Amino acid sequence: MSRNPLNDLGSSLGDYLREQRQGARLSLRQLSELAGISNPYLSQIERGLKRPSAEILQQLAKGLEVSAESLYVKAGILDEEFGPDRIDLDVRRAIQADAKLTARQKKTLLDVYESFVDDEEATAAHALTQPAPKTRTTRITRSTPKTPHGTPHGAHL
Amino acid sequence: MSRNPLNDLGSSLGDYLREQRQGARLSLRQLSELAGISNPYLSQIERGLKRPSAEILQQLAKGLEVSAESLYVKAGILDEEFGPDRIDLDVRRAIQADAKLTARQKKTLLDVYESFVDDEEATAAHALTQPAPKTRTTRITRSTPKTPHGTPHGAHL
DNA sequence: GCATTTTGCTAACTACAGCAAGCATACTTG
DNA sequence: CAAGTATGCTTGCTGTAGTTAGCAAAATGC
Repeated sequence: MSRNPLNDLGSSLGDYLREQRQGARLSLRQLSELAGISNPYLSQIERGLKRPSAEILQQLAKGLEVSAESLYVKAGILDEEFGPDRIDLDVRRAIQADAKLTARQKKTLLDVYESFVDDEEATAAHALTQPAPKTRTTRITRSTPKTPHGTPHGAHL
Repeated sequence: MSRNPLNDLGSSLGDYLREQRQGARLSLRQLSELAGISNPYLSQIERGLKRPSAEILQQLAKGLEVSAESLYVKAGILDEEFGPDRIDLDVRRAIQADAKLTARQKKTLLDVYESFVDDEEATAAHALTQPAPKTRTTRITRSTPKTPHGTPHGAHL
């Protein structure tokens, strides 16, 4: 029953989102609060009933602490055209070593790169790449370590 | 006068789009045809009256032969978080040399990277947005004037 | 047993993205 | 000049994203 066969509006994104959310031990309302959207809407997104806009995806990514790009790829908004086979470490190391990139930018680039080179394993793999999945007990100690977001652009959406 | 001061819906994207379109010597109808959207809608997007979804942005990017990511950044959908200063060639070369990536993927990654480290254009593009009505001689690398439709824009989900 | 909270979900509604149809200005041509 | 056609723009209209309100089942607790 959980799988509703009728409305198949790209459940890949919804599944991924729900996976990430539950992996982060967040309730619908908690994540919706973090993302600044309503909880019923998040529910509908996760079940593939509604299709979120890029803005919403970005906010969700922020709340889940994953890169927005990865969500875009899942949502079919960004092409991935998956690569031939295995991963190449050179690009990763180059990104890591780049002093011009912030930590978050590195994460983003690496995430996009991963979306390109591997992918189908992404669902499982990403769930495991979550930072410290264990310590996340009780309180949503969402310390928001990096970005309370100082983006100068007044998102205003 | 036609400038309606009321609707100031972030024209940075619209300006950029119009710039790119005119640089490519494409009419509204031509680009709308390429992007698979209606011409009035494209007009409204360019003037900042309507806010295109990521799907539309992707189609437009395809028609204009620019990366979707750059449009996302312009649309405020992707963060750019301006990087420190100079560009680093290591990452670029690593991406170029990566055999696991397709040409398009390389272009995408490089484009994201450029958005991060920025360089000269982004700042300029934001500020000036030339009103030069005529020969701006925007040298975009429009190599194929035929149908750049690479993928069936299903997007669907 | 019965309240209270937290979980996820449904229903009714509003706002706006995106469309088809049509209009007004040009610019060609004969 | 009138007949064609290319440009960009305006006007409704429809579908759906995203909302606020409220619901039923689990978990707590009294």
